[in-house]
Amino acid sequence: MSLKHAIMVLLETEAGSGYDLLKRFKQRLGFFWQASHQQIYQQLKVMHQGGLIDCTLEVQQGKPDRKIYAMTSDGHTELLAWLNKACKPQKINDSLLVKLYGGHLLDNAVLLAEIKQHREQHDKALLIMLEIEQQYKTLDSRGRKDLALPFLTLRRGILGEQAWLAWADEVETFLSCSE
Amino acid sequence: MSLKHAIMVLLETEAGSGYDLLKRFKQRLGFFWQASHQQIYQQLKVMHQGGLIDCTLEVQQGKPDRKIYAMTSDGHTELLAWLNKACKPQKINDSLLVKLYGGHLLDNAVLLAEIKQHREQHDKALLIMLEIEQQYKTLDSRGRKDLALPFLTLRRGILGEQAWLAWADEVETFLSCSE
DNA sequence: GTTTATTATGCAATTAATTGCATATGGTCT
DNA sequence: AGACCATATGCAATTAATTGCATAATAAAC
Repeated sequence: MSLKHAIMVLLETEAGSGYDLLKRFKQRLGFFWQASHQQIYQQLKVMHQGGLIDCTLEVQQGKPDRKIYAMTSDGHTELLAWLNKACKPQKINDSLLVKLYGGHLLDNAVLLAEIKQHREQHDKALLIMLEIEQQYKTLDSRGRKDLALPFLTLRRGILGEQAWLAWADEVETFLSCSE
Repeated sequence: MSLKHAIMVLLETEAGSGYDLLKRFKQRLGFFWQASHQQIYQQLKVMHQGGLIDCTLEVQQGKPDRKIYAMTSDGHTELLAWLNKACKPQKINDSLLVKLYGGHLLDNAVLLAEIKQHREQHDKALLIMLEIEQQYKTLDSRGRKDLALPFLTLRRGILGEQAWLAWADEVETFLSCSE
């Protein structure tokens, strides 16, 4: 399980609450790692019990209190161990492709509609990533260097989405023509 | 959960045992759906209890007996319902990218080694898929038509792997140069 | 002759993820 | 005034997936 390690990668740079981490996931790892708030809060609890992170309560007026989590040296050690260990190839479970594989049981129109719906999502994701890429390119060389690795993960997203869209073109062409 | 539906897509075409399904997963859905033997056997049991499939025992001499599962009409109904319902966007959890994101904690050499290791897997997968693509192209028009949808899922795999490899080139160039 | 691979199945325990519910405040929108 | 969104947390139940173990035959390789 690497949710634990994904959380630590984020906490390494800066301490934060569960809610903070939820937002950072969306902003920074969201294109390649998805976690719900329940998962994050549960995992933080487990990690705190395991001594990988510690927790200080930040009292706020008006708003609910925040629990700020920060890495411990045990956590740091564990993170480095994980980083140095080879990780398994990504597990893929793509139900859209299962559906397409079994698409002979279905009208082409239904398949087409579903592909188009997914295309919207992929279009949107690509657009967001291209914008972030543009922002990156306006940084000075210091800023670009600091964010070089996150930028490479962004590139993975961009190339991946472009490939998805190119594939969708093929599928749509086929499904439309064989009507 | 769609393991259930992936199994039904395979059973729709032809009845088979758990072991058969395991092999079909590898051959046909393996590039976009991965399932272990434990998962499959458990799921078949649950589906049988739920009346989606039925089971007949095939006694064999020498070898262990086989349980042959086949779709019921309830199963067929359930499968069609699933196929007609929009599916959620694919969930991605790619620990390699988490690692790269946190790669500032690590030597470039370690990252490079890991990328190269993954590249081998992707190279291998692409090669296999390109071979299958070649075989497809030698089919007559009847055969090509029958396998058009599986072929499109194969195309997804090919385009996806090519994009991965193009990205790996970028990463390797960066990690090597910034050494 | 011994190891290894393939065929063929499964249980049990644990770990992880999902779904649904619950609370409480402050601000913006209509 | 009422609806909805963002902040900020969490429990409980269920469902799904992983890990480890277990059996047992045949056939091929070395």
